[in-house]
Amino acid sequence: MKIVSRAVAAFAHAGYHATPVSEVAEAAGVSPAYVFRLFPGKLGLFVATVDHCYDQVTATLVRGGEAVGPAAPDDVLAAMSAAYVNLIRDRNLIMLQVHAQSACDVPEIRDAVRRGVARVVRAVSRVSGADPGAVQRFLAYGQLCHLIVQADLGAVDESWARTVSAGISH
Amino acid sequence: MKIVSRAVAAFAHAGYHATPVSEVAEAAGVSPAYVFRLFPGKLGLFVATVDHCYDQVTATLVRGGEAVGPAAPDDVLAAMSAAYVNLIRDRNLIMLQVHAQSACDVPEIRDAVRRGVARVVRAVSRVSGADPGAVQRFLAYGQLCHLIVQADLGAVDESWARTVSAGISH
DNA sequence: CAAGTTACTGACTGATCAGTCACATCTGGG
DNA sequence: CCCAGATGTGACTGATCAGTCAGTAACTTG
Repeated sequence: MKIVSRAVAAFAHAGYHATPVSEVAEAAGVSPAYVFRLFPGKLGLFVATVDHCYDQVTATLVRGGEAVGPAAPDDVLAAMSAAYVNLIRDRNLIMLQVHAQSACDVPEIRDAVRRGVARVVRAVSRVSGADPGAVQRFLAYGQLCHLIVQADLGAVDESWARTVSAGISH
Repeated sequence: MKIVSRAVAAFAHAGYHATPVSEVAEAAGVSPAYVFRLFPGKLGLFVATVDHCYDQVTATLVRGGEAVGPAAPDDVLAAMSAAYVNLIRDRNLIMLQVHAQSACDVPEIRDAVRRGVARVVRAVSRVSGADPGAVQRFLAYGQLCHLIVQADLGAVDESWARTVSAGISH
């Protein structure tokens, strides 16, 4: 659905609560009324968008991991990390995850986030063959990427910011 | 300020955009009009709340780290981690950080987040004496805590969820 | 007690936004 | 050509919310 893929970028800016449906509609080149005709409501649209986002994230990770061919788990994880860090350039997929996580007080959104994280964890485990501890570490540094992108720490030239983003940003 | 400390809990539920000032006012036991009299606007109130939140977080970490007395950096970091994980029980301080991070498209909020993270990073480095890489790892696992709290993964009894929260939640 | 100052509020306004609905305008099949 | 379904929209409504303002109550100080 074209609307959903445009919605990723639209919601990525300000998140669920702060993005009017009219903005998503404009980004998709249709009227707000039509969006409500295709989706049961703003919430349904957002959930579909989040699902789509995690699809793309999972696909990106799998592609990155499989690119190194059969290799030691740590090497595959490293390749997947590099693929994820590359998403920082785009920003949209990372920002949407962040906003979805922050809107988890809405049960439907929380469930979408759980589904998405579950898919990511399973894909990373399966493709890398790494043990749970290594997968957890992978996820932790992934979440650190989110902070770096949100606060745009790559643009901060101070010692503390370099500590946070060492080896990740720029 | 009493209003600010009550605002932490109020904003922690649904975040900046989804929490009306009237809700904060009610939590503080005053009228919405009075909140606008004391603060330049909703944004000013939120920024003050975020600053207060990072004050508390930093203080919690420092207290946790100093409790072990002079010790090896890794041991101090472990104590600080334990102190941070304890915040999960409260939820409010962690959720507010998350919501502040997600509202970073508002420049004033982004600046408040940067100030807060800077204070945390400096405090952790100073009290633990750990090298930047270890501090970065500390922060990464801290961010992982955020995901666990947001999506309430402690309540999910599935393999992927245990991978994410191993050694942190439950 | 008078006068000033601080603490606080009810009642409003203007803007924004989710969601609806009646109404177009295409499209292909018989 | 006619009709049925799909694709789409403009114009509305009702609710919510940030922010204002005029005014009241409660202290403080001389």
